[in-house]
Amino acid sequence: MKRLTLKDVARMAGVAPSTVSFVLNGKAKQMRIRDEVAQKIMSVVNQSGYEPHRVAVNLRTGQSKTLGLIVESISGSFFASLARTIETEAERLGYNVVYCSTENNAEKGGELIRMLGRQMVDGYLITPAPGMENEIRRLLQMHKPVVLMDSYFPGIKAPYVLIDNFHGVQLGMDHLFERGYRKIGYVTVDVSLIQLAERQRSYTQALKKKDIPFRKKRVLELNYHDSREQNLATLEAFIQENSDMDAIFFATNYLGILGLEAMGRLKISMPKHMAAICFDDHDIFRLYPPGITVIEQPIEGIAAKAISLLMKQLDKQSGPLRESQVALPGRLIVRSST
Amino acid sequence: MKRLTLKDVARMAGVAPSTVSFVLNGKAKQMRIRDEVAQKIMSVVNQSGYEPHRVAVNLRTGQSKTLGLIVESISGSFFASLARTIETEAERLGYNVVYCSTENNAEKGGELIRMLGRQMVDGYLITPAPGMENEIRRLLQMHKPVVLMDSYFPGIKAPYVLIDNFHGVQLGMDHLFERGYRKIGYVTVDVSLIQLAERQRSYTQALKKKDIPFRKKRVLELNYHDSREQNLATLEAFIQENSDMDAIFFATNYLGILGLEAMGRLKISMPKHMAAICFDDHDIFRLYPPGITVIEQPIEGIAAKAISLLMKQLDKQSGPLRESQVALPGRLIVRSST
DNA sequence: AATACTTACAAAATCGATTTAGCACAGGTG
DNA sequence: CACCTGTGCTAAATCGATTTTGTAAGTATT
Repeated sequence: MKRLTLKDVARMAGVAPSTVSFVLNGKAKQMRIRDEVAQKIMSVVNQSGYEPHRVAVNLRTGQSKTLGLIVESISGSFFASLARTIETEAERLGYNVVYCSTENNAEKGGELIRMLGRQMVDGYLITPAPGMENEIRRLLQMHKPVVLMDSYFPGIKAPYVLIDNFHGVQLGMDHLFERGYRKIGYVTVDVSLIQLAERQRSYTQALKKKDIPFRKKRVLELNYHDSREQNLATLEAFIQENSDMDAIFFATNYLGILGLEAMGRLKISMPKHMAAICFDDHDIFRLYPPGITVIEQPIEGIAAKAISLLMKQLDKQSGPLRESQVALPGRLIVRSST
Repeated sequence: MKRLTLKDVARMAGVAPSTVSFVLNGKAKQMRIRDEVAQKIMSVVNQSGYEPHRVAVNLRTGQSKTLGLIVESISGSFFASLARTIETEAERLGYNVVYCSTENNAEKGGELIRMLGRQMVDGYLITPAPGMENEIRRLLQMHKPVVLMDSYFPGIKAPYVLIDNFHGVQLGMDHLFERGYRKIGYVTVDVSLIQLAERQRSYTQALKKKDIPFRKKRVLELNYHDSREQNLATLEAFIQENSDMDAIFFATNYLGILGLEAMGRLKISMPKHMAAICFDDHDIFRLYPPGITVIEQPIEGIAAKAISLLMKQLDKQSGPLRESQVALPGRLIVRSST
């Protein structure tokens, strides 16, 4: 009950192993194999149920047919949707996916990339976190196919796919304006991610567009390294000090969830006392009464586009492609918090 | 800038490739390599930063050093915690993990297992779903190392690790009794999973223990194949028909979340009008006011134990081990819904 | 002194594929 | 008839490791 090998198939078909290989890899024409022989081989293959040994193929060709997906946290909802789409897309194209999470740990990020390198993945899909710059640069230098998602590093010329952060915040702000909110606060976090900067820029811009003066007091930048409890306290204080605010814009879903908890504790009911809107959807925002209005990321679109960019790099190493930067529009989901 | 191979190292150290291999694989003593030579080789290896080509090793030894983790849904919170622990544990032992989700699709489950087989994973960690019986039997017949998690099939002798479902429900019921609840409803779903049967048995048993008559009307079995909306409606009807109930026990966190929504719609406030308790924790239960009391699964424990059982099978194929069945105790987390 | 047995490595086979080079035969050309 | 050109396949090299077998030199045994 051993595994069937190419050799076995060749023997059964009465030809040489190389011939079988040619036929199976679609090089029958090129190698001038007679149709008769090719058909004979195919029938033997089908009847015996032979399948090539992936490891052997990998060793010989140097192609593992595996992609590495590196995300911040494997338990995040962003990852969940991303992984699903990427996996099905990859499978369709004959690739497997290996997931890795950095767990918000820059060191581990580098280690992971190296680990995947040892594993010989053919390409990388990465949601970059601060501290991974050098590793990503190294990959590019080695001409490894890479696509960044969700974020990018301004100094590094790698292809990336993300939501149009500026546009997304504009959508949200316009919605708030439309509903009559004017005293809009903004809660963000002090991580140096380009998308956070972009979102904040968009917030300021939106105010300016409406001739509403920007007030520093209305913006809270939480400290990433502080504990959850600490941040919750800071957030509560911020809300109390800005008791005249009529709406808060949360820059990430983590912040939004924190916001729900803070407002819950302060017995502030949405949208009566204060409206809330959050960038990036989450299960909780759908379920938590009264339902939180959000800007939803086009995660499936991001995943699909990222895969397609990666495949373009894998097909032919000729294409430099270093300049493919894509921003997809987000979607406003109006719930009852605004 | 090509990859360093064993041959290169051998040349640099002035020995044969086989000698290097022996030293690197700890067979220096056995093969009577002089300490001098071994040290020389080690120093060359360290200085050159040589690392064996995993694919080549895999081909030669037949060990991929990869485990397959098959779960129902990659986006579930159960999976999230599971994956984290399993991945770190596996890494510590020099193994990689490939994740796959069946997405509640029996067909896909079988396909996945076959796919992993082609990939040549060394062992399988599976959260079994109905319909996967045959595939799992096949794996056992092929003497592939397998460990089931979270559930199992009564007819199949495979090692498994799960929460002690009976004990878990008892914990919850005892807690409800202690708080004075007596008219306790039970909501479950009609999937033929052993753990659901076990939980329901425990519910009935708990009532009997307290001499509370079992009332069929108090138990709702939702239809798995019905739509979410449909189930929500059924659940609402159930709650209204049992308006004298003082508490509801939800058998899974999916049901619990549905329950939150139903009670929200009916404007039933917890725990004033009705208490709620749920088997299996979820982020939402922590955040949703007033916080839902749950029985938490010892997910990390399950993962760790599962890995260790799998490793035992991988170490020596001699141990049959088919009878290792482990049930770990759950933990009651009291929040304000009871 | 011939034989056997260790020691300490080297050589070669092997895993299962892909790919390059080669080879026998048929037909066409000068 | 020698020479070239296609055909249609096979033989052998290759990927990078592991593992079995081989072997030269030194020591012990009879």
